[in-house]
Amino acid sequence: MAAAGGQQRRRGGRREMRRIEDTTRRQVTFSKRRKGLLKKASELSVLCDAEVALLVFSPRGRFFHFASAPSLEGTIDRYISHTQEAPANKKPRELTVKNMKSQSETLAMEIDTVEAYTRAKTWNMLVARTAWPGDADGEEPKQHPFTKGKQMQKKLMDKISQLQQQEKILSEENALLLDQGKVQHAPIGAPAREMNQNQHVQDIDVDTELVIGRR
Amino acid sequence: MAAAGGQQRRRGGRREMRRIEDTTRRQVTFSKRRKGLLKKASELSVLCDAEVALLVFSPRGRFFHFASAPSLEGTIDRYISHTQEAPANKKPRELTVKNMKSQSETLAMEIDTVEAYTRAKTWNMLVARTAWPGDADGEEPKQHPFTKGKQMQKKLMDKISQLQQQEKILSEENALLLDQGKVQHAPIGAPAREMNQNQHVQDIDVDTELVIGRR
DNA sequence: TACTATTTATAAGT
DNA sequence: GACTTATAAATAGTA
Repeated sequence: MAAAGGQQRRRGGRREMRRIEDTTRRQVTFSKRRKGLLKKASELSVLCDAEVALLVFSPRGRFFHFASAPSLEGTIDRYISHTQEAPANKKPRELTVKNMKSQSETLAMEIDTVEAYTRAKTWNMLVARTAWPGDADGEEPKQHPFTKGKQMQKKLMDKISQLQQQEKILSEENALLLDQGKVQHAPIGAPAREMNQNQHVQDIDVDTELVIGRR
Repeated sequence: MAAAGGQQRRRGGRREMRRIEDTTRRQVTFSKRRKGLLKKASELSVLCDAEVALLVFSPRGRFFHFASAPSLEGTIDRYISHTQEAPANKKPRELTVKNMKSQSETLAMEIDTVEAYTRAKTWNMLVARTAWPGDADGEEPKQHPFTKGKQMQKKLMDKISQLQQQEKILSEENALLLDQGKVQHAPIGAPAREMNQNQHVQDIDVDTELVIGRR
């Protein structure tokens, strides 16, 4: 707790568990910590006779790894095998499937929202250029100039719905199969990263367009 | 301190990089170091925005893991995809139900993004065309902070086609399950993270377009 | 599990 | 990157 004076160079460890914004510093840190992590992983495997596999993808997509076993895939395969022989007791799976359903529903709702919102807003904007949207957005035009948009969104929605549908079915089938299986999970918690995707971009041009699909 | 004569107990870290023979000590060390390693892995992923997956099997076969991505499978799949890029003849590995779920989460988030995007664009268009009461100058109309451009569109597209692929693979795995019989779901709940951007899909079914604004 | 002496890891600076 | 330095962490042996 020293170094309260203005801005003291905090060397050594003082770390905030938060994404390092400065690119250069982040890269340097990544390099150092990656090295350290790989070393630690190696030490654990040697000292404790454990099988360790570590996979790391840099933000740019570069891949690094460590594996105490002869091959990384070996450990991965062991993991896969391991997960396929869990003792049947609880029903976290049930929760998962339920969760999935809920997700699909939520997604469907969101898609609906997008579709409705876009249609309304877009039409509003075009019809009442000087009026503030959201006010008297009354009528639904029988035929507005953005048919393409509507079609696209419908297609998109349908496609996603379809995928979600199949996903649900498949998942439930798997779940059924799992009823005879065992379940278990590791005692660690996910890092729970905060959503930091609100990067404010300033370059916008009025004449915008949103195109989904290829032509 | 007075220190113990010639041979001082090396508390702290003096480690010999070889297997600890004493069972008790080895287990204690394993527990401590495993914890530390998982923490380090988490820190690396957070601080440096990296995707990290760690698999550990104790000598007795107990499994522990960490994954910065929504699911361990997700990162494993990414690794598999990564390794398959160069040698283009390995058969597509099996993706899991768990990963499927994470994909859904991501997709849901993307949809949400579309909604925000659309709103932002609409807002911008309107503001640009409309005199704002308190905007005497009106030279610099406010812009919605969220505007991403076309990248998002591509992401969405990629996501959909990716979902299609996974769906296919899921089907296969499902069939596989019918023979083997068991799988396991891992604890989830980590907020969706930035999506993997190493997918490279080719053809998509959604060939429509959505145009907002003028073209 | 908690404590504590040491060793490591590592953020900045060079 | 590699080396240096100061400081925070990790952790081996104990209690």
